Amino acid sequence: MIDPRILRQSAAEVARNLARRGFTFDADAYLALEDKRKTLQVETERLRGERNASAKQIGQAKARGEDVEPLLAAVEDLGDRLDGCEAELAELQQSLRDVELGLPNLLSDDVPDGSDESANTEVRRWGKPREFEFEVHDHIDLGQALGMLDFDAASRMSGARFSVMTGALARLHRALIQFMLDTHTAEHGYAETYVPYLVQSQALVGTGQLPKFEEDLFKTETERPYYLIPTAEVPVTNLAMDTIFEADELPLRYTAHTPCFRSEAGSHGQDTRGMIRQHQFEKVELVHFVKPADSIQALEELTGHAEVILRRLELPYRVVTLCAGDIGFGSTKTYDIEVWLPGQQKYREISSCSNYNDFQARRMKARVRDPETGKPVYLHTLNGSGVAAGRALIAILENHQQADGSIAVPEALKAYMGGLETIAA
RNA sequence: GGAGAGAUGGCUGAGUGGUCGAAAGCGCUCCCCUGCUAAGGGAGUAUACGUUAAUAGCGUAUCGAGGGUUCGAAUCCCUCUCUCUCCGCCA
Repeated sequence: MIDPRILRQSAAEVARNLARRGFTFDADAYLALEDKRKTLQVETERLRGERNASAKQIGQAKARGEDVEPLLAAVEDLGDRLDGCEAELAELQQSLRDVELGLPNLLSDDVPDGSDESANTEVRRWGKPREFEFEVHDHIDLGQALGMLDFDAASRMSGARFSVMTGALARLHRALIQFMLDTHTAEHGYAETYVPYLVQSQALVGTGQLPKFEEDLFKTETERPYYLIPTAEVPVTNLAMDTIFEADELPLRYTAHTPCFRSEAGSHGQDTRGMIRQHQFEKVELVHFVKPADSIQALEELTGHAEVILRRLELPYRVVTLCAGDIGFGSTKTYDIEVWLPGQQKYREISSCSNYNDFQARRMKARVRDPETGKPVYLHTLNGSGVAAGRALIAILENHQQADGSIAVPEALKAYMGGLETIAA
């Protein structure tokens, strides 16, 4: 959520900033609504003050044994007037909140202009795409030839966008997750967490998936609905919900491995083949809670932590800054890490690292006590994949494939594979 | 799933219709006293919103959540949520 104070005081600038995303913020309509709210709130609080004062008087008069009838008569219609004002105010405040929850975050100034991914700017590259002296295959052909990747079985029980892995491939998937968790906890200072995979709506409002993007989520049909988490960002970031941290408790870094569930509504026809875009996938997530002044630096560090994983896995990648039209709803600045996929001859997203500044914190009331003033201020949240396990698996298959269709296990993973050097049929 | 108990400020814990945003204790902060240690005295110590130049005042709200009764609710009524205990079931 954008600071309502900023909305009020600088509505035109906010509208200009959000327009870079292609988002239209009707500043005049908002300010008109806000103006009404101000008038009504002042009036409502005045009436309440009046009521409180008279109730006190009546109490005191009664204690003295005086006749309270005249006092009661004087406030006869006060209750009705107050009820009317309160109802109207509640409605207005809900309308304002609806608008506020629907606004994306303000963009950082260094986010490049542009309407789609073609305008993302490359920050750096690591590794060189390998020259193959044989015909390269994509992960689907490779996995199926190994007899370890089965989309048919998956579709029979669950439909499209699911996969079944068996044998060494399933183990490689597990090994990747262990390797990533170990690296982040042992070397990058993250605390490992285990969190719920089903959450209620308020958690998703906190991180920004709701109310706007409900169609992207799976939802249970239980009496009280649960949502399946689309990313560990949701439960992990909500660890800070309704919390006031002391300044010396920050920064906090959390990591979690969870499955992620996405309806992929609106992505029909995209990446329908293979494991790139699934309803269910595994990811190791990185989350930071930092003091407001530290989030810009924290984004660089977090991105670096994800990059370490790809380097150790010997996977060529590049880092891009998402442009204004491609960046996510709640982010003020995002780096995507794109891994080279020989099967597609393209760099494809494998991690997305974002600074949300106070956008999520304000929604979930996550604060830190400012040591100067002693007052709580909204902390800053960041998150990034470190990295998506399914896509890392794809990248390993395609980048480390050998002429005979076997897969060379990267050095970093051998210990997690029981010493296995090669995955072969 | 069955039966019962409970939810109050950072913590413990009082408070069953009015002067209660809330006693007391602990903790914490500041000051005073005290030649180390220890003890004592005093003041302060929630959050949000509104108003405002203001992190100054002032106002409003908040005693699990929501609704109701009332001139007035932490206190009475209803619904819900959560926690704990016992029983049953269970990965």
